[in-house]
Amino acid sequence: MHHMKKYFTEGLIQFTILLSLIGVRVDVDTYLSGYFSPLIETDGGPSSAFIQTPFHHYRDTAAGHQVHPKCPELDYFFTSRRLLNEVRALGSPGRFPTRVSAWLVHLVPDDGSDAGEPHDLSGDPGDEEINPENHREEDDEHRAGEGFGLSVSQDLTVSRPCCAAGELSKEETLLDQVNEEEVKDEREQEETSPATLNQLTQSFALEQEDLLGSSTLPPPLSGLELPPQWHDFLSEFDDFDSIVPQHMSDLEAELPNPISYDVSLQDAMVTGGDSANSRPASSRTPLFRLESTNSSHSDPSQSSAGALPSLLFSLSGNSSRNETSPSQMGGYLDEAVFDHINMLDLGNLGTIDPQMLDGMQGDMDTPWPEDSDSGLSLESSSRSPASPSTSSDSFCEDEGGATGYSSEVESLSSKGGACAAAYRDWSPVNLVENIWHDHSYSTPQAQNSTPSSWFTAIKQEVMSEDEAEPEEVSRDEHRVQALGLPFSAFEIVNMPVENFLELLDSQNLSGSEVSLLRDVRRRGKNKLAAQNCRKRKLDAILTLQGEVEGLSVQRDALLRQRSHTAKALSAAAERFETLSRTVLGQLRDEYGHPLNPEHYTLHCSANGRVMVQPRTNTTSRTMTSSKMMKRKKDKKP
DNA sequence: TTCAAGTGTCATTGG
DNA sequence: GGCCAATGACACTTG
Repeated sequence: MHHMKKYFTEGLIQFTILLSLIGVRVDVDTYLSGYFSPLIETDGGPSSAFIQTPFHHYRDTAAGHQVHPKCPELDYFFTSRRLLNEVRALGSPGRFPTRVSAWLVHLVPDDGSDAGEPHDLSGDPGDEEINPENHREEDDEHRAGEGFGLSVSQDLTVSRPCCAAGELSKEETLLDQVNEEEVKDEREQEETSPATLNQLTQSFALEQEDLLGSSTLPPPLSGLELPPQWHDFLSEFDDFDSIVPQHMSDLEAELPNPISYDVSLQDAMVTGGDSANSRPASSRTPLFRLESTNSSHSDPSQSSAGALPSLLFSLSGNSSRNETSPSQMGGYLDEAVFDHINMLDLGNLGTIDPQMLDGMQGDMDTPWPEDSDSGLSLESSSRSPASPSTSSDSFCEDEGGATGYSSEVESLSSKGGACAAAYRDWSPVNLVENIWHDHSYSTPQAQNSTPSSWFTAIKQEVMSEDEAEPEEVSRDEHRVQALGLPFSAFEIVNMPVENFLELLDSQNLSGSEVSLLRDVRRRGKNKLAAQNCRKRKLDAILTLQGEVEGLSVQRDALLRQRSHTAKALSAAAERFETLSRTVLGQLRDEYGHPLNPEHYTLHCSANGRVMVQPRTNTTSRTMTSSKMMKRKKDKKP
C-alpha cells in the first residue's frame, strides 16, 4: 500500500510535469509544501473533501523511501518543484482547455479514534467560530463534497476507510510508527502539546515552507526513474516535442489564411522577409515548449514557436529575392522581349578604340530595325518616309554631310556643316555619362565602360541585326534623314540634352523641324521607357508567380505538418485520457473506494490547476486543496 | 475574321 | 520651367 502510494506520488509528480509540458499548468506548490497531495487546487482554498496523505506516510515504505521533512529525499521533490516552476515559467498556452480537478482522497492514519469519526487535521475544533470565512469555505467545500458524492468530513478529515482488514492493519502499523516518529520530531522542534497527526503535518508543512524558502538549491534530479508507462508516454511526447513547438503557431494562425490570400506585390515582398513576425512569436513561444527539465538549458530561439514561419518565410523570401534578382530573372524572360534591352547592356562588350569610330561613322546611319530600341514607329500621320537609303544618308562622315538624301532631305543637306560642327562638340562620352544615367533597372549600365565601347557596341549590334533582317527604317529615322542632319534618330534620342539643344540652335531649323526633332527624341525615349516598363511588369509578374509557387509549396508542407501534429495531439489526448483514468483509479473516496473514471475526469483549468471533476460539468462543486491549505494556515495561530 | 501578344505612342505624373 | 523616367491607355501590327 505504501509503495503504491509512493509510486502514485511519483506518478502524480511526473504526470504533473507532463501536464505542464503539454501546456497545462499544474499547481503542486501546495502539494510539495504541504502533504504532497498530488493533484489539487483551485483558487478557492482548502477543501474538507481532501484528506491529504501525510508526508510521513511515505516513510518506511517497502521501496525504502525515507521521506522525512529533514530527509534528503525532499530534494527530490524540491527539485521537481523547481523544475515545475521552470516549466510553468514557459507559460500556459491554453491548448488543452480541459480542467483537471484532482481530488486526492486517501487514508489518514487512525490514531486510535473511532473509525468514521472525522479528524480535525487542523487540530482546532473551534475553528468555525473563530474564522467565519473558513466557515464559508467549508460550506462550499461541503457542498462540493456532496456534489461528488463523497462522504467527506468538514474539516479535512475522512472517515476511516473501509479497507481490507489485513491491509488496513498493516498500514496502521506503519502509520503508527510514522506517527510516533513524527510526534517525536514535532515535540523536539516545537515542544507543543499533543502531537496529533494534524499538528505534525502542519509543522511539517511549515518546515517545508522554510526549506522551500531557503536558498539552498536541490541537487539535480538525476535519480528520477520513470515507470515504463511514463517512459512510453514521454517518448510519445518526445516525438510530439519535435513537432508541436514549431508548428503550433502556424496552426494557430489559421493556416490557410496567410497562404490563400491574394498576394500583392507589396505583401509578397514583405512576407518574404519577416512574415513570421506578423504574429509575435513571444505570444506563442511558451506554447508546447516541451524542453521539460532541460528548459533551462534550451535555447529559446530554437524552440520558438515562430521559428517555423520565420524559417519558411525566410526561405520564401530568399527564393523571392533570388527570383527578383535581375540576373536570375533572365531565365524567365523571353529573349525576344528584351532583345532591345539587352542591346543596351553594353558593359561587357569589347572596347573599341574611339578612333575606330571615325571609320565606322559611315555605318552609323544604318537605320534601326523597326523594333530596335530607338526604332520609331510608323506614324500614319507623318509625312511619307524617304526612300531608305542606308548607305550614307545621315551620319556625318565629313563636314560635307551625308549623301543620299531624299528630295526633301536634300533641301536641308546644306546644313550638314553646322551639324557636323555640333557633333564634334558632342562626344559619346556624354552619352554614357548623361544618357545612361537614367533609372532604367533593366539595363545594367557599364559605368566603367568607355564611351566608345558602348557606342561601337550599339553600332555592332545594329549591324548584326541588320545582317539578320532586312532593314526597316523607322519613320522618325526617315524624318531625321530628310532634315539632312548628320545624326540618326538613335543619336538624337540618346545624345545629352545640352547637345540636343545646341543642335537645335545651330541648325537654323524651322519651328516644325525643331518640333519634329523634339518629337523624335521624345518618342525614342518614351519607347525605351515603355520597354523598360514592360520588362518591369513582366519581372514583377514572374516574381509573383514564383512567390505564389513557393507559397503553394509551403502551404502543402504546412498542411502535412498540421496533419502530423493533429495525429500527435490525438495520440497525446488518448494518453492523457488513459493516464487520467489511471490517476482516477488510484484516487479514493472516503470509503477507500477508487473513483470511478467513468464518473470523474481530470481537468486542467486555464491557470493550470488540476482538478477532478465529474463527467458532468460541476466545476462549481470542485474542491481544492488550496482552500484547504489556506484555511489551515488561517487556523494556525 | 478574330484574338492575343507585342509594340509604339500619347498623356500624365512625379522626381 | 524643363527634363526625364515611369506608366496607363490606346492603337497598330503580327502570327
